[in-house]
Amino acid sequence: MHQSQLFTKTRREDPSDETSKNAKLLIRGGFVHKEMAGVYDYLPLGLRVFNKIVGIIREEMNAIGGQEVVLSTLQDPELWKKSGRWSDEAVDNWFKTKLKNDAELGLGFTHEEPLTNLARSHIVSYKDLPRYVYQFQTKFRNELRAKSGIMRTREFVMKDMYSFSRSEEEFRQFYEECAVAYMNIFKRVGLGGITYRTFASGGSFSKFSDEFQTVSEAGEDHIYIDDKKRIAVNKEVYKDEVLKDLGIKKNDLREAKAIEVGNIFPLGTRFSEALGLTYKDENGKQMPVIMGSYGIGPGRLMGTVVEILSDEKGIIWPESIAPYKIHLLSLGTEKKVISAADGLYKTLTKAGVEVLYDDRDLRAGEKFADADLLGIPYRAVVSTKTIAEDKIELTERKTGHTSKVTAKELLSL
RNA sequence: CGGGGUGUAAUACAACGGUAGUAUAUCCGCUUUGGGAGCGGACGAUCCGAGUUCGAUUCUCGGCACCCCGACCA
Repeated sequence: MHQSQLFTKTRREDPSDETSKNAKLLIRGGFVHKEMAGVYDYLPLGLRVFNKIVGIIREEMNAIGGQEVVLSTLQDPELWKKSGRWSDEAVDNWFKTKLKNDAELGLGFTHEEPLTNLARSHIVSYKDLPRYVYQFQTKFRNELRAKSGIMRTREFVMKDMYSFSRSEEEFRQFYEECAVAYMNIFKRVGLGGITYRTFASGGSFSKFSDEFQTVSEAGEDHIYIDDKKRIAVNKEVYKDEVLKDLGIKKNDLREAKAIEVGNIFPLGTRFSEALGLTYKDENGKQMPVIMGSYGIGPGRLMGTVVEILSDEKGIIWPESIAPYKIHLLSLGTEKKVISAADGLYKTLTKAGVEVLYDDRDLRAGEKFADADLLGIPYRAVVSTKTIAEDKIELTERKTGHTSKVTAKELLSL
């Protein structure tokens, strides 16, 4: 991509209406645009990051047997009445709308009801189980207060997976496999090591759930971490009997603020019974399906990465989710510099390397500042100096380490 | 939803009730060219609606929006 042709521009100053680091940096870099409180657009660079995160999640979900679907956003109230979740008293963050004939509709904030109902057409026998279905789908939640930039918004894409199993054991086995897959995801996007599986309340779903919490001062949750066991407990269930059940000692715990980057829930038969999702077992007996649900918000994950991986100059994307791998800068207006940079861009692009090429007619300082802000892992500089040596100047964003490399070495990064 | 704060140009900020100004960005010209250059010129704004006043960006009321703290958070 030629940066001179990029749809977005960077900004020098922080937006005045944002305090969170993720929103400041992402807006300054032109990754996202704020439409209104709690509603953000993803722009070309931001969408590339977002899609890479989605790609990683998709790979991990497919690897444990997930099958991808996309359900509708518009929701039929009848299904939600059956589970007792239609009323505003039961769920206070509904966005509701109406058809022309005044019939009410909901905008989905999650999809247990429609997917359970849908599964009734396809899961009827023990031979049809287990099944794992997931989607990347836009959710709407009428939060009383949106905050923390792109971390807590009223409209957001969620990867939500639902498991359908025959027995508690079969469910539990998948639940644990999914927990492992989740940890893989967090590791792959650069949050390994500081993300903990965290015991938490199950809300109105179940007795408990497991959250995945990334330690950060920007977090809204308080957790207690057992570093030896590499697990944590959410403050909301931090009680003596819970710790005892988990076999955790109070003195082994340290408190930390954390961002909830994922959550998995055992649903039991809460929805299968409410909506009539049953199967016939080997003996012809009608049984309720055992369910679970598993959520990750790719946008929140992106915001979390920015909170954790950035410095005073800008973002530091891990290579796995960076919008581009190499940021190629040409310095100066000399013809031989321009043609050398043009040639290098073509070579890299042809070899399949993702390159953002800063071909703009700007001074060096401005290009460097933008490169630091955008946070692409490798910065390759072509200038009069580098041409004289027949090398390219390569700087790693993460470490700031600079070296002189040949075009061939750049290709094999 | 309770409490507090703020709405001025694309962005960030000024302006005693009396000609809306500065910086950045953008455009033009000249000089400059490895860490956000200099000079000259240009474009461009008071959230909406009432009220008070000779006169309102400024004061009052209502609305809307945004931010912060709390509550809430499948």
